[in-house]
Amino acid sequence: MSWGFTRHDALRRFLSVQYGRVRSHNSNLFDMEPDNLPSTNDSSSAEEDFDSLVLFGMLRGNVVGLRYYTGVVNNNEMVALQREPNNPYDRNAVKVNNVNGEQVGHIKKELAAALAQIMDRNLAKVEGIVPYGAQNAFTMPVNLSFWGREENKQGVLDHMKKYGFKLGPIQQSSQGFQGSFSQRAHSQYNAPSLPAMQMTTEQLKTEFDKLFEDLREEDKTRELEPSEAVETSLLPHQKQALAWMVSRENSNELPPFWEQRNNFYYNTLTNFAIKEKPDSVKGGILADDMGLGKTLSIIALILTNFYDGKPFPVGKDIYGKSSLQDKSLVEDDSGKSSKKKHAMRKIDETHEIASSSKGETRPKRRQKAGKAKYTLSDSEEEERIPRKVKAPLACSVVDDDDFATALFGTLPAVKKKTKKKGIVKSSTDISTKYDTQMHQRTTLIICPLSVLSNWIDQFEQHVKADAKLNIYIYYGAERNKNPDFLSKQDVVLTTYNVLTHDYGNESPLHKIRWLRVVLDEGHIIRNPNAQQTKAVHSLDSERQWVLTGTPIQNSLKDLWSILSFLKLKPFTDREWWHRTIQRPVSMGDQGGLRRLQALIKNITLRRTKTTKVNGKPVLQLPERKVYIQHIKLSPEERQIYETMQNEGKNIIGRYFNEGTVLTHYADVLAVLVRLRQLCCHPHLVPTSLSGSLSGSSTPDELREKLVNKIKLVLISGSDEECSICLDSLNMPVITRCAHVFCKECICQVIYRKQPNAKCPMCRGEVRLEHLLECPEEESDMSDHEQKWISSSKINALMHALTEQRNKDPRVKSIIVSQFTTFLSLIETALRESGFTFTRLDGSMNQKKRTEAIQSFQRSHNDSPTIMLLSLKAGGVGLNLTAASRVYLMDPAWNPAAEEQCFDRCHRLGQTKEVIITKFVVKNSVEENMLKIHNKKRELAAGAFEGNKQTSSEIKQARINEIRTLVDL
DNA sequence: ACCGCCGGGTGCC
DNA sequence: ACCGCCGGGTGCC
Repeated sequence: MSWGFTRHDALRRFLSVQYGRVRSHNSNLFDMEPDNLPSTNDSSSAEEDFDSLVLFGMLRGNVVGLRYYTGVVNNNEMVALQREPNNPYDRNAVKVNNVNGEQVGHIKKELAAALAQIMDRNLAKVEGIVPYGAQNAFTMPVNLSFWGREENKQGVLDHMKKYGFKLGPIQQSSQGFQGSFSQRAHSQYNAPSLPAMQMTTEQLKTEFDKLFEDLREEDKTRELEPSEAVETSLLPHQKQALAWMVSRENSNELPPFWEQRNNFYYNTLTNFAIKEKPDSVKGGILADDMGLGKTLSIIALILTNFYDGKPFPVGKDIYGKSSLQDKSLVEDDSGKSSKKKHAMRKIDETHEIASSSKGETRPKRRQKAGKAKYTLSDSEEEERIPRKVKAPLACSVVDDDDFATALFGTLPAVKKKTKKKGIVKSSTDISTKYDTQMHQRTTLIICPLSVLSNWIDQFEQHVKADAKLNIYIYYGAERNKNPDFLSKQDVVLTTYNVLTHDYGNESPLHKIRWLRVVLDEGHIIRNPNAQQTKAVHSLDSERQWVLTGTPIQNSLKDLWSILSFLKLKPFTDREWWHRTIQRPVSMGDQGGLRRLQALIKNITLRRTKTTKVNGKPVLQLPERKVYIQHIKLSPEERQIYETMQNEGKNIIGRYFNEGTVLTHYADVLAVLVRLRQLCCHPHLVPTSLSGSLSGSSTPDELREKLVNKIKLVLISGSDEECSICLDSLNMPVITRCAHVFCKECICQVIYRKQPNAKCPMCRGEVRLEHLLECPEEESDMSDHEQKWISSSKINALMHALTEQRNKDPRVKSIIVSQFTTFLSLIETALRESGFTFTRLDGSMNQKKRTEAIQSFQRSHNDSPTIMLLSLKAGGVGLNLTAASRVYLMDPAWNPAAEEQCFDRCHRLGQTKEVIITKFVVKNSVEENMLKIHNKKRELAAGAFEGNKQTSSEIKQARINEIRTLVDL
């Protein structure tokens, strides 16, 4: 299999950017004429590698032409330098802009002539601080600092010298956040009494981890009762989230790092001042751990703070009840009250109309009697809720139409609205009033496709029927792209992919000013250059919320995109974020870290599962017990196992002697997988996989063997990491020497080393056209046709299940294995014993998955009591709380994968004690795997971001693992 | 710009 | 005077 031309080209383009980083260190090049200054050939490297830049030196220059521009600066204010190559008077021109992006002037031409080359070729980033900005009518001084890669330093210095500029050390009046030489008079930045110490990577990491701890504050512990329209009663920590979010949305307070001084608003980071009040950040980051109910919190927010601090209207008696009864949650109430009342009345009218016009279109909902309690799901309550999501949710990415149809089928109200012209019409009238006279009403929620149906469910579940919330799912080929229609909804739900697809393409989503935009799994936009991120940043809204469980996933860099989305000035421009926070922090500057902490504290609410509310843990999950059940193989099974084990030991032992374990890693894994499979069931070892790679035959045969190998590697679950990027495999491909890497990683290696690229694992030849991808999972139930027999493990499982059924037939169980064929064998046993079950594995499309999950989670009598689950199926969001028993049929390589799997039922919503049984075959590779688990856990506990294992360490660790596994 | 620079006007005291 | 000096015009890149 090889790739088409377009792929190649795209890749080449990608690589040309990446590869610019590897550049010549030959500084002699700088001795040539200016025009021969070496180019980094990389327009973005200085940006991307911001953290690794060093300070070359500083220089006092002049800004001229002030009188032609409106931008002003203060004393000690930061300014940005920007090349202006198309200036008609001087192609070397360099503009000077203030923090707001307004032009202040130009760099004087002699200096600009020197700078232009350096800036254009990205040899240094030049930053300015104006020491005396005030009251300069024509020119002003500027202190320039030059930052770049170490290897470019001498060249830049020489180049500047040639033009008569000498970069010096730090000048007296200079300002900035360069830690040790920060000489700011402002108290916030007083030099520490002790000499500034560069923090180690580890210290920094620790500080990082602490960032999100201990965010307890007054305003985050206050609780707020949700609007009547919220069906579910909130847990205390959710009421806290609600109070915090409402107060942020209605807040008028200055964003972090802004102060009011005289008649100006003053940014204490950049010293920028402006007359107009900077917009308050009406939103933030809700970074609660998974399972704490971020979705519910947002739904409560939408309903509780719908307009002007007032809740979404419910039923008929809207004005009298909800609006007046609730104390206004708005911060400043001065002088506006009469106007507001007027406004409210209008809303009420519109809602009256809305209610009557839409009443007929809504599906019949549960007739409410009394307050609904948020019992932690399960039986009775579930039973009372007629689930409308009966239609299978087709979320297939390929077939948009299907999905849309399925979704509309799910929400009849929406469907009818789109089809029936009359109803749309009436809602038009209503909404015109809403929009033009008063305010935006629509909340836009953007989420990954995988959780779209979850949002729909949650709205169904948590919104009271007579609240009549309009929800439109903007998804599928038939989606309604009329901005007027969309802005009449209360909630529009869409996915990142749809948003990105629409972007720049007459996107209605980008034409509307939203009341509120919510990003679910907000870390998705962490790459500032991704189209997705740009699409999100170009949305227009009053209030912005980011939901994420992992606010800083890899590093501080990831935060910028979120801050920019939150419209946090001046960070919307990446330069100011870099200069004031990111670089200082990564350089170990304490002040920078303090500022970062202050910032996070201001905009983030984060609770973990262990956070306490009023002295009690935020989540009181029932207990979880893990048992290991040892299995003794039957004599027949043992005999087959021993035979395979001896064979395997011979093979692997030979590799050890030859020192070629890693060269034959795929073969080693094959042996191990077969042993593991034999622990489960003898039929799992497919005869087709028994051939070895040596003595390769026809190309077709070779190809097939390789494909089998990559399948094996993937199925084995062992090689989850690519040994080039040391991250989890992304689009895995296999080389001819049978090693598996991310497609991107190995392609980079091939391009870099061409034409003689070698495999990073075994130094064998690798060629692009030899790479093979793993073909789509064909349902190869290879040896499934054999006559069915049980196995020791299956017997043990069935024994446990039957015993459980006798005790309590309603208890539900999850049966987990990494081998889908094993799950199929178990199916037969389950059928024989009359168990009802459903199944979830990687080969199922979204529609089938949703179907399986929903039928299992239901508590009807005919709902299956068992879920067969393949270990890696389903993302972290998978919720299987209906089960309280987990049977792990075979140990995973990575203990974290097991944990994650257990958490699918041991999470918010679980009311029963969870009992987990791990089946482990005595005297087998499985027992040895448990030993490795402990080592891996230790490793994970001590692993810091900075000191990831090197690839050679990983190799050695793998060799050691193999030794342990096969007792060699 | 309360500068520098340009270039025209001007030229004993 | 192929100078100096004066004072008006002028002024980013």
